[in-house]
Amino acid sequence: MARKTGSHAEITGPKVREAALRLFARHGFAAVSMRQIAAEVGVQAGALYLYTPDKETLLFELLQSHMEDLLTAWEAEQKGDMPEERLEAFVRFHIRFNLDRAEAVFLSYMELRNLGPENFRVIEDLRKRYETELETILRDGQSAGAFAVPDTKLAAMAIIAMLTGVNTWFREGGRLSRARVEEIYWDMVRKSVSA
Amino acid sequence: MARKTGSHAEITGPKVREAALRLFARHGFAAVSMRQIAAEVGVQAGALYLYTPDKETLLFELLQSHMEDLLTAWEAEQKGDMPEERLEAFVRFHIRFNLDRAEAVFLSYMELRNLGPENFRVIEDLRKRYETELETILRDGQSAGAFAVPDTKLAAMAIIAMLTGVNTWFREGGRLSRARVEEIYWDMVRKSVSA
DNA sequence: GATTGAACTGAACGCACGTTCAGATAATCT
DNA sequence: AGATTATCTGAACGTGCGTTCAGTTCAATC
Repeated sequence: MARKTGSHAEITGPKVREAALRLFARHGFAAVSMRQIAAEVGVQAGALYLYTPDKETLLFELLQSHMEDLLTAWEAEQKGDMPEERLEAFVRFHIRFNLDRAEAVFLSYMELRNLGPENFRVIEDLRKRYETELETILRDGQSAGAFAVPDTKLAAMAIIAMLTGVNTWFREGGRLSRARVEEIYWDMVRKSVSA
Repeated sequence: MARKTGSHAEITGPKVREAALRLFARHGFAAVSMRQIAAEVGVQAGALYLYTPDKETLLFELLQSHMEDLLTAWEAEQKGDMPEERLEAFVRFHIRFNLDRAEAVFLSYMELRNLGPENFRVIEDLRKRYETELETILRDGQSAGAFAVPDTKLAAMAIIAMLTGVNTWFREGGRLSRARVEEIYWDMVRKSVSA
């Protein structure tokens, strides 16, 4: 070996992904060069290819691990039994998780088109799984008479779009705290599906 | 002159903008080359510079004219007097207009970061003017006791995000008609701001 | 202290980029 | 018919791209 066994590689690998995530989110996938990423990491461009086979795969892995983190975190969430509790948990979770990972969220909404067809489908499937989580809550609530939504699929899309929109305007230390934002959105969502 | 006075120019100019809009929306600003746009128009790359000083300005003018069309169309809309009527008009208008111009909408949400600071500010101001239109409706409705929104600014952002989200999933000829989609979204929005 | 091999450099590959511009083309005007 | 000029071509400019790879470095191992 060389350079402290499993040391530089275990440091540089994550640094590459962090730099790529930040730069892709800021400037867009196509506008960021491998050389820029390398410079951010403090390494020459060629060295990046020890950590990714190519640029598209680097993007794909960022998106994939983001979506998997999202699903894993949601599964681990305390959810309650009643439809209204479950919906509230989803709303608060989505806002909280997305604000914590604004760059990855931005990426996975904007840069899907830079993936090849197979990679695209993988991310799309993960996204659909997440959307189905919300739709299931809405359908169960509808059956139980707790909600009155004309179309659960559409309502799921509408709610997710509304919640994800927080990322476009929320600024830490601004007029509203995260907790307050969660409250207000939950209020609007609750009413929007109410009977 | 040459080539039928004011003929080719009046044809090629719009064709350039149409091709640029379609390609930018499909592949992203940075990923589309001037040569691709030229090929779509049926002309050499150099000829594009008769119609735009540079690539960024081409993007800027697409975004600017889209936002101005949006504001103009909204001003021309029948709006009613009561807060609830005005809100309904906004919801239906936004969905209808955005579905009709999906590519331009996509562009103006995704490619703002490719503008220089001055151009960016121009588009941001136009967008803010549109958001303020909705916020005014909500504030008036709140004052009149017709709505109960904890924060009109936030509610405006939430509603616009929700409505714009239609563009990500709606497909012509799909399960739901435009009219039905308008109905359902109006139902959700109405309830979400209800007292 | 010699050997090993993971980690990285630095230069190179062919290619495409945005933009410029001298010159060709052809519809209109005199 | 000849002059004019809006429109467009085709080649070129320097630059930067993604990717490859032979060679260098040096901590860990024996």
